[in-house]
Amino acid sequence: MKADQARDRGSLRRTNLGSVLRLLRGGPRSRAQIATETGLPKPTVTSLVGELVGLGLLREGPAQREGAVGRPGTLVQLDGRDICGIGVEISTSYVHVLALNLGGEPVFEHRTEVAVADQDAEDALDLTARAIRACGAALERDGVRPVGITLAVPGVIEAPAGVVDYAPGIGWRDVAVVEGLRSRLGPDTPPIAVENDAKLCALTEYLLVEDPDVHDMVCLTGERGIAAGIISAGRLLRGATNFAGEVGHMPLDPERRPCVCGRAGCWEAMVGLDAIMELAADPDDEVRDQKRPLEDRFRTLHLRAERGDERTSRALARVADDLGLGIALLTDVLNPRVVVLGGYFTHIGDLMLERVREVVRGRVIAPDAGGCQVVLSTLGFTAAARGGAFLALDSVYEDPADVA
Amino acid sequence: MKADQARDRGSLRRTNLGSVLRLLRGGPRSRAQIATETGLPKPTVTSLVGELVGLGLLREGPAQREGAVGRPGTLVQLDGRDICGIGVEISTSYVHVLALNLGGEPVFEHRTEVAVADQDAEDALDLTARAIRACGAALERDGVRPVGITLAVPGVIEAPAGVVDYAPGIGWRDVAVVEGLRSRLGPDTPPIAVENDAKLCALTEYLLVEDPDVHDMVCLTGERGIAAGIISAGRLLRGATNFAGEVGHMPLDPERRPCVCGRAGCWEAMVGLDAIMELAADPDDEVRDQKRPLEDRFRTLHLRAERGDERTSRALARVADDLGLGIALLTDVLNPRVVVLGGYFTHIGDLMLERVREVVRGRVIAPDAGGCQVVLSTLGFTAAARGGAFLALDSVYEDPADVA
DNA sequence: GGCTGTTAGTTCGGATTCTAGTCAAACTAA
DNA sequence: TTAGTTTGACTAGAATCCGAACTAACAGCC
Repeated sequence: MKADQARDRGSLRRTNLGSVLRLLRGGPRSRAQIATETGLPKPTVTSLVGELVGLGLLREGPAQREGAVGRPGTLVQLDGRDICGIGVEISTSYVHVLALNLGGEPVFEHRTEVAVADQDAEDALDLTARAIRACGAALERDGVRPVGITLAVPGVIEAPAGVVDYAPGIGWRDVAVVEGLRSRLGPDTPPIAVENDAKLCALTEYLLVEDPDVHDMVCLTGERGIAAGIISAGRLLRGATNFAGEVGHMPLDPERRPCVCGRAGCWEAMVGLDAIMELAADPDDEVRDQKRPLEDRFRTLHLRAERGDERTSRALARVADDLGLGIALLTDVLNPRVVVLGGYFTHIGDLMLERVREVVRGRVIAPDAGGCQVVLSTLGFTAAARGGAFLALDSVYEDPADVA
Repeated sequence: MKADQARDRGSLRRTNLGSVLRLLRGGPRSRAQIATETGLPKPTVTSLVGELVGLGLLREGPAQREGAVGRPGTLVQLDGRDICGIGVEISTSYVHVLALNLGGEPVFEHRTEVAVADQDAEDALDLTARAIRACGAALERDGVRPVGITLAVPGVIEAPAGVVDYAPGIGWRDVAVVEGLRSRLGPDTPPIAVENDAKLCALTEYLLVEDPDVHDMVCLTGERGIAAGIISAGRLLRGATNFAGEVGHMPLDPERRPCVCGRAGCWEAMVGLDAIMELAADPDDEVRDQKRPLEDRFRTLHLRAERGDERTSRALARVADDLGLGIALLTDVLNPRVVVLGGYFTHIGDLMLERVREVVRGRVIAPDAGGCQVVLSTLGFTAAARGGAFLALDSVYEDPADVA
């Protein structure tokens, strides 16, 4: 049978420190507001806030002045200017380094355009290490201390081991990323982790969604491969061995064309980047020129569809149908509140969204699709790196007292 | 952004009381063992155990005697003989009432054979209420106090509202079960809840699995409909509106025959009870005689397959393929450690298991199916009622001090 | 200006709970 | 019998939360 860990006394304080800190991610508020929102008594809040201010994680802001009667409260807000998390996204065409301070504001950002797939994994790690070192130097100059680094990689990750099992988009197989970076960056480097890019996008989407009642989400990142980051009951769903969300090869239709994995009917063979391109244009068409930037190619496609080009419209409709089918399936299984479309869908999804929603409504067994809403991501290409930075900062939110 | 609830002081004690209690579900142990396993100091354990003994939830057992040096410990074990949870499964052909005491031992069990679908929902509730009253009377005679009642219903449940939205197997639609039972049973009845039978089966399977490292499971209950109970990271996955696990109508193959829901390609139209029966036998065959008990019909089928009957073997192979396909899909999404086949699969699954495993191994994208094992349930038809009783007992494990 | 009412935040003491140290008890092995 | 080991209880102490009372800082009104 199952048992869970007992809690010692210190963990109570840690939990409450973290609660206050996490609450303030949603914006500044007064001690009294914190007390009502957390349910903690005011003296406790005073004590917690005092400790967090002492740790340099919070600072007092201006007095709250809203014309209300009574003494105005002094706002307390996240400080953490001298603490940050680093997220590094290794994508097919770029390496993106992003450092966020505790308040979620970027304190460093740099994007290196590079065709990662064209080089050796070792070379890519060299490049990544250089980018991280540059970031570290800039942060040190500004007096900001990184508390962790998380890499976002589009592929199957063994997160506990720090190994990328298989990332076809960048041509990696069995790459010990964490070990490789640690040896390059030296022993003084903060903790390094790797995670699937879709999972990190999901984390970002979840943390930034406004509606406080959303705790179940599915975030799809569509490039050549399709992957999902799943948030369930406010937690990132990882599964037994961190493979959860590998939805690209879900068998949806045995009659369809074969997938790169050798099997038939995989979802990503129906809605992945290659599928939509092949449906929409002939091989020699400019939109299928892999040397052109992806955004430009989709801009062309978008234009064609708006002008009423029939082949483009048919292609979009077909992909929308298949996308809706897979989303309906995921909704049957997971019953999310929101499904977010990221990846290439952000470029062209506006033309498919209505149809996708229609399919989902019609296909999910729960009435009204279980209240599920399909939306487009608004985060752009920074989502994965941002999620990495958030994850790196997580240790601070888990145990604020530990930063010292 | 997201915030979670802060913890007050009392919750620490409650948590630790619950920890000790849950730990002891795994069998008796001495205070010193509890201390090492929970990480709590020995005096704390003494205090916690003392309180739990005072509450009548634990009792001291015999001295531990294992030939080791040193003073032998006195074993402490779950008592809770005078406390129980009641689980009631409302199935197509019976109403099963099961009361389990804290240690998980049955203290009352009664099964009423009845074709629930043939009567009005109100009549079924009358019958259920009578069964519960009989159970309550027997418990009162034995001096056992029920702390909660959970109904297991095969259908789509709005658990928070206590309403069964749709349960085709028993012909229910929009039945306010909790309200209906509470009004019939009177105000002195312990808290009543409803939950999907597959979810409750999953709970039972999870609590009874021996391997302490299994925290991600999918449990399939297959009758005419197919549903899944999903355990992820040790928690029952419910989704945003409690519809998670409604896998019966996942679209798997648009070419297949239509489902009762009107759509094509639903999983349960491929592997549900009707599907296997139609594949295996002609309409006038004895195995398709709905008046015969299900077990007998499957015994016949089993016999035929063993004797090498080709049609039966082909049917089993076909269903095994489709079952494997859906399980592979769920494994891609959820990456469970174990998939448990319940429902009718317990009768005939032994003949399909090897083939199912083969399909899953071949179809899941994660290497070695992400370590996922497909097994048959060994719990028989009591799983759902047992899960209900466990869920009813959960309040005790959550807050042991509250039983008084 | 001064009074009143209202809300914010702090101080203080008490209650609860965990925790470190100590010790008697109960047993095995030599 | 003696030495050694482990268990479980007792006590004192520390950390934390929490309720009540208190001060502080305003707005509105006379």
